[in-house]
Amino acid sequence: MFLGTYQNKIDDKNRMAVPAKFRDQLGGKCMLTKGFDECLYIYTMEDFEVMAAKIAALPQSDADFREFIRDFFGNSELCELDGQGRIKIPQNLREYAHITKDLVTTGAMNKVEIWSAETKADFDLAKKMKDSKFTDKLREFSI
Amino acid sequence: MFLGTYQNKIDDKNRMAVPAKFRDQLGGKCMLTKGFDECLYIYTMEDFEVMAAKIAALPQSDADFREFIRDFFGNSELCELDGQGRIKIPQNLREYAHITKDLVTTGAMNKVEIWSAETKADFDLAKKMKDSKFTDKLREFSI
DNA sequence: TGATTTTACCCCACTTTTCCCCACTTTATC
DNA sequence: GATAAAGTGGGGAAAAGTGGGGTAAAATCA
Repeated sequence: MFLGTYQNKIDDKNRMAVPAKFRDQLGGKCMLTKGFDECLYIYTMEDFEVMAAKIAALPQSDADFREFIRDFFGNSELCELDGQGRIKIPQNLREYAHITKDLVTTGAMNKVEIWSAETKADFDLAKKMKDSKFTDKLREFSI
Repeated sequence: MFLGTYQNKIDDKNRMAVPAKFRDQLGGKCMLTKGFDECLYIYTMEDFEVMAAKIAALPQSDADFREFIRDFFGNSELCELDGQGRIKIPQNLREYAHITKDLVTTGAMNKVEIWSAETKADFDLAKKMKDSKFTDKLREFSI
């Protein structure tokens, strides 16, 4: 299980150090994909396989599914960690997540989320907590 | 599995460099076909055989199927990669996909899609308009 | 058929990018 | 404070991408 939040930087060669706590679970390589909310996800190979298998079974004759398949696989990358535990983040994914310099990496159960620090700040939970409607929503789930 | 998105150019001799990540899976040659959505597909020889068998098995009594079969095989080409890992894209397929200079090559599971950069940009823009529909779909498959 | 033009393709050369490796800095641990 | 682990930066070799020349094959036309 991936837990905790870390501050990172991406360097001029577009490399990001995967927090050491996450490395053992990934075993030297991982799948980097486009996530919701303009962040990126890191999945273990196993979890990615599960999703990929489901998606690959969709009919190509459906235009919406074609678009979806293209978007999903076109924005997924197999990343091998280098000697220093870093992965390279490709251009298309950097652009999607507005990644330039400062990052926030956060464990989210079965995946790791990678955020641009600025984007994360905008989405910050504290901001949403100010909205009383959100706590109302949580109350429905007894949280 | 074909993954990721790459920027390419087609040169004056109508050659396109196949992204290095895709070359091993293709093994020196590939099938280039007309795809849906005004892009081209690259299949491995094996996957093309599967696709071709399915299409050839469509009932010839149906005029729509006859036309589809004609269109599919008439716009398929066996391409051998040259010493630099490039393939030549024939005129009929260039025209279909509006290919002039800049390309986007994207992995889509069992095939590679080749897009004119302009066409892809238009397509992506159109997709943003109906994005909510798309993200709903993503939600069904994400874990 | 033979001459001329066009196209294909093999090969070489140059530029850009990638990635492996080493070294230094910072943070954590005892 | 000492030691180890994690994070960061960068050099340099190798690979990938790009352009183009030259020759052979194919197509076109007289």
